[in-house]
Amino acid sequence: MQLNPAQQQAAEAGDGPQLILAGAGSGKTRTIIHRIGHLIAARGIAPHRILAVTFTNKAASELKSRLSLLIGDEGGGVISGTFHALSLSFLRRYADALGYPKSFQVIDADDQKALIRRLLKARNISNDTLHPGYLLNWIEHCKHAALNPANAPQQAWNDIDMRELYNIYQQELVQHERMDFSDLLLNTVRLLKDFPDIAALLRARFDHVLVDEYQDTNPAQHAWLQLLCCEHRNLTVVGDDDQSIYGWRGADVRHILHFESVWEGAKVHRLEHNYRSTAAILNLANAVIDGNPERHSKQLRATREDGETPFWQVCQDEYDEARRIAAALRNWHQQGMPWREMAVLYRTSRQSLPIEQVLNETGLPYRVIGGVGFFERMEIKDALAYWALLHRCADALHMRRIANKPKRGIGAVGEQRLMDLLAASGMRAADWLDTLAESGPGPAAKLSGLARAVIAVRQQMMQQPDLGLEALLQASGYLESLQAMGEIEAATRRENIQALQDYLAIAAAEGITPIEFLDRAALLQSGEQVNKAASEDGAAISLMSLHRAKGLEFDGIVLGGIEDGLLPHQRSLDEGPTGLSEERRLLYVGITRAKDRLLLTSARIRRSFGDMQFPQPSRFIAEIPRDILAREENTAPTVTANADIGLNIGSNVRHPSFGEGVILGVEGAGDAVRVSVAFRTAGTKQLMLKYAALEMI
DNA sequence: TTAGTCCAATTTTTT
DNA sequence: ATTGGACTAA
Repeated sequence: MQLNPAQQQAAEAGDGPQLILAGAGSGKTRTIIHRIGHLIAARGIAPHRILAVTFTNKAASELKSRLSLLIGDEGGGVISGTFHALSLSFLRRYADALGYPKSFQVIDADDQKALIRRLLKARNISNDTLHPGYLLNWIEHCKHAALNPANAPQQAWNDIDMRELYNIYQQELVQHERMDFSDLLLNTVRLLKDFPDIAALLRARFDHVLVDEYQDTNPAQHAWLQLLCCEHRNLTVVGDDDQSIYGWRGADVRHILHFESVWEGAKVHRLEHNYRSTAAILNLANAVIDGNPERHSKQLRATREDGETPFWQVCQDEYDEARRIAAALRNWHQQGMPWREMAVLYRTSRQSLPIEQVLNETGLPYRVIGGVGFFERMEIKDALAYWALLHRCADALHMRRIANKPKRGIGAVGEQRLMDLLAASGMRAADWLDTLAESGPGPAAKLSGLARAVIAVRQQMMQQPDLGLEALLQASGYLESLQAMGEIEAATRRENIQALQDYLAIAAAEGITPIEFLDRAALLQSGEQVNKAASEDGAAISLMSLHRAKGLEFDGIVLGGIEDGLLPHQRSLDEGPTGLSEERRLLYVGITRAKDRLLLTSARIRRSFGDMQFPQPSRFIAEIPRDILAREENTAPTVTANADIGLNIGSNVRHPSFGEGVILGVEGAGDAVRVSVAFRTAGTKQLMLKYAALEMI
């Protein structure tokens, strides 16, 4: 397929800043790839002098492979990655200028939270006085806005100076030789800003910079680009303000809205033809996004035939919803749609549970994308800490993690003492451990067994390098300690560790250094798991969050949980109109993933934290004209005996003594009509309709 | 210090 | 419902 005139114009545009406003399904990725191809083939620019910034690591590798298809192996030479991955590679080279050792490591969300918690505890600040999550949120908020402790806004909470805590958090990170995700960006910005010679080197490294998903950049990333491209000004950004869904991560749509004023002389290209979805699906998408004020003026035009009208189905509860979703997917499959071309998208990851259960029962192949990632698993983090120790790249946090795993008689007190001793020694954690083989001060003596095991295994590794981790986990007693969790649990965890060993062996064969492997583990987005029913060729239905679905497309899409409180999410509703707009964009992103068929579902009852909720259909549904979205609201016949009230299954009712609830079922006729009602607080009751003074609400 | 018991918080989305 | 953290006894 050739590029259309607008795509071609964008792909072959000359030097200088370029803004490509690309609606959903308008061939944005194709256009970027063709532009890079054009730069290499027609303009003679060396691939390694082109930098392509993508939103995920997966998108980066896909970009390279698609480019290779277009222009041959040369395409693989283009430098591409996420802002974070690219920053990390720059910092690996220059971090010493900022006072970090070059072997610094990245801290993940879990360890970050643990650090904050310890920090608050050490200052006797209780969870109730200042919630760790609140502090972390605030710090991240500052970092997204590129504010360091010195220029962060003055903020007090219960008389606690948050800036002070931010400062301490930052100091502790530096002390632990760790950077958090935001630090990767901010420290790169510091390199570019405060170190002219390093900045000059970085700036001279690339002739062209291209950025995908530009609508989701935050101020730190914005500064990063400005400082990197200010000399050659060959910056091409691609995005769609209607698909900005990362405001909570500091993304600011204004970066794309105001691109032309920041980059003087920028050329604007608009891709407004949608090649992906049927006109019926696009109509729905346009109707939804129309509800948002303040949009870049842009029209998305359909190029495909009408197709099947999208359908909205109201279900009983989340299990009924899951069954109906499974039925729809099976139906699509029977009509010839491959499993791999279907996806179920949801707002929150917990929504996947009932769907997974039902898909398992019905034997449909699926895979969950996201969720608890491979490298976030406890046993994987433990094993990696042991492995880091083995390869002498372990730091204090690694040592702390495994000091008492398995139990070596080191408790909270001993652990802290250990950290103090390590700090006082002035040595790196792995080297310090070597000195403990015979004896050590205080609780450090309890690590002598571990130290000897490490030394012994390192000897062994001279012969069989791949077996090191296994041997150490065995010798240290870690594997045995897993047994305490029960047979099945322990077996899964051992399997995961085996998978890690396989990864490590592959990485070693590729010549990847231990630090590079740890970097990869830190930045790689959560791995995906395929369930057993998935066919050998990996054909499976994809389950993922709406956020993860950005940039993807499928023949058939199911959007689950289209309810107030879920989409729009309650937390966003609390934020006000900005939050609501972002939720609407999220729905828009979900709808525009679909090529041919689209099903939306809501449940009337949803269980969470053990109790029941009775959500209303999403307010976005009401904004949609009836002819654009087919719907089936009344899944049960109206109760004739009470026609004037019009009670349906799923109706919300109020009872004078039981309070609010929802109707689960209706039986009988005339005066003998019985209804079963699930009350919010009083549980499920069977009531004679004639006597129960039920009131619709 | 651990082990055992109980209670609370958790869940919006991700690099 | 599950899970990590706090509290208590030994």
